[in-house]
Amino acid sequence: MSPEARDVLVGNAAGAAAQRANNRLRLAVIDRDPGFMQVLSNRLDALGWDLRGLSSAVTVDALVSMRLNALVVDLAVLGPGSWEYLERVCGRLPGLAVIVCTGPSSVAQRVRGLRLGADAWMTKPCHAEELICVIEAAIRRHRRNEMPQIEESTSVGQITIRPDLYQAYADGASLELTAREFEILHLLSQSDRVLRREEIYERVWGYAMAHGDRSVDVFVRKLRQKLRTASPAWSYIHTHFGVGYRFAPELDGGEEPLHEVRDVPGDDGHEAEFVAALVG
Amino acid sequence: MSPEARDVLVGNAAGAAAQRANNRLRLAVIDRDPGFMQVLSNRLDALGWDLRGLSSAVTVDALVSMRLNALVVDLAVLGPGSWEYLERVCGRLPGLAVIVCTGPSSVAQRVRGLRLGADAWMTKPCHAEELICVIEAAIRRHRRNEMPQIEESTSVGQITIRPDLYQAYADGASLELTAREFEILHLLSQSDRVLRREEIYERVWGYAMAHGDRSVDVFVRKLRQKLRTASPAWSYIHTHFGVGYRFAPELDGGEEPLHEVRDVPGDDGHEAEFVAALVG
DNA sequence: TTTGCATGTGAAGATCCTGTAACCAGGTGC
DNA sequence: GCACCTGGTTACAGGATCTTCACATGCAAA
Repeated sequence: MSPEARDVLVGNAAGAAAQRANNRLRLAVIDRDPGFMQVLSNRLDALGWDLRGLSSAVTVDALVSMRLNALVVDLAVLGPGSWEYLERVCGRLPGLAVIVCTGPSSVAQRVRGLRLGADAWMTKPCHAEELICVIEAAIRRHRRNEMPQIEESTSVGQITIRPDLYQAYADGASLELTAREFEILHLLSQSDRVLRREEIYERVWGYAMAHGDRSVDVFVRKLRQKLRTASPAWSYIHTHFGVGYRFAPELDGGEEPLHEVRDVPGDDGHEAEFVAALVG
Repeated sequence: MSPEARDVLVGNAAGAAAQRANNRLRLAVIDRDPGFMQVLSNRLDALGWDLRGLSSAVTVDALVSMRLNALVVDLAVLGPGSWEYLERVCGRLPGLAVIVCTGPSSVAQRVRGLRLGADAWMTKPCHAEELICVIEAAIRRHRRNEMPQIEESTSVGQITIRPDLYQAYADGASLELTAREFEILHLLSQSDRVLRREEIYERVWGYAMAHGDRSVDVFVRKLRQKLRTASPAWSYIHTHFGVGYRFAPELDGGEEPLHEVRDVPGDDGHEAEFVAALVG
């Protein structure tokens, strides 16, 4: 691996790419112009954003519960009390990117809006692409300063995955995963579906997998080994022959929760033998 | 070293922290319009900002050494290569607020500028007050996040960190940390998670880390040395191979006390019993 | 069942990462 | 000028990790 590629891995791919994949950007727009919303919606769909259209102001608490990355608002829709609303929203949600996108305005109005906490002011009519860029720029800045990314620890089966520590634990004991092992486990654990090797490789390594590369298999083996040691009664990573791997904590021998029954029976049989050996 | 001498040193040497200390926003403007600069200068003087006027592009390194909070640039002054310059600046100084303030432009140009990393785009002629608001909006989060770092002294393990004195102590005795050393220790001590080298560098030095730069490692070594001397029974900075460093005071030899593993032992314990019953 | 792939496994060598120390440059005080 | 300090760079060694390869095993189609 080239030094550059390695750098990309550590610097961006592992964190950013994987997260972006699962964490779509969430945006709400308070506006009543159907044409404007339509254009915006089309464009954002293509980008994979999660757009929420609102035809009038909602409570700050409602905004909080939407867990937005950004809010676009037309002050005209808010009517009187719009300044107070803006101030309340910006004050209450310092991590939210707020963009005012409204009709013609005076310098004084724009200054007021920005001083109240808005991140940008766009004047309608405006090009959707430009608005999106402005939103992106605002989010970018927020993200940058809001270090604590959404790195919540999650528990699946018997193990706990802690992105903040780059490590997984079972019963309080570290699995002693290496950085790459952890990245793969983390990626797998964030998705229910089967992931193709190429997909795993590309997301973790940051570039395309060479034909015939077995690295993913080898890492899955190491992961399984450490998982089995730490949590012997469970199986976590399942092979889908000819496809790839799927993460799902399952209690061996026990009736696994009814997922898609396209499971490979081999694994179950094998593990059943393992348990049987224990019992006998 | 006397407190006075230390203050002087800090004023000279440090990056972000020093800016916080004297609480003065530093702004550079690359523009050739004397009237524009005059108006801006008057207004910013009143606000107590530190304005630096530049009549042409300067090297990125020069910008780095200015320790800026924000940069306003007229693309017309840069001429050909302005896009590349913009990209270079934004890439190298992710913490810098970059505002393009230039004459009439197309949507495509504005989109391009914002995509390259600019935080905002103002079209000349514009009102100085509005421009200042836009700059403030771009800087806002950065500052707001750094301000509340109230200079509270904290004690971890056997050492006490005193941001107000730019020094750490063990058992009343100073560790004799240099400014950089202290900043790194301070940063690390404020976070429980693993910090990547790039992250540490960016937050302490104020700009992006060059590939292959080992400065962080070297400073960590110096820190460890001083920490070991002052508090031999503890280890504070832990290496996460392939990732970065994590701060956590731990007593050597003894099991470290705090591992807030947010497991849900209830279910796990139950399942374990279930299996045990099977096996037994 | 046999055959052709796909996947699991183990180990060795290549590669990368980190700790360490020595070194240089710029600044400061004497 | 000179000595000293601090920040930053570089080279090297040892260890940790990753990749690769050969071979064993498992799966599915014929």
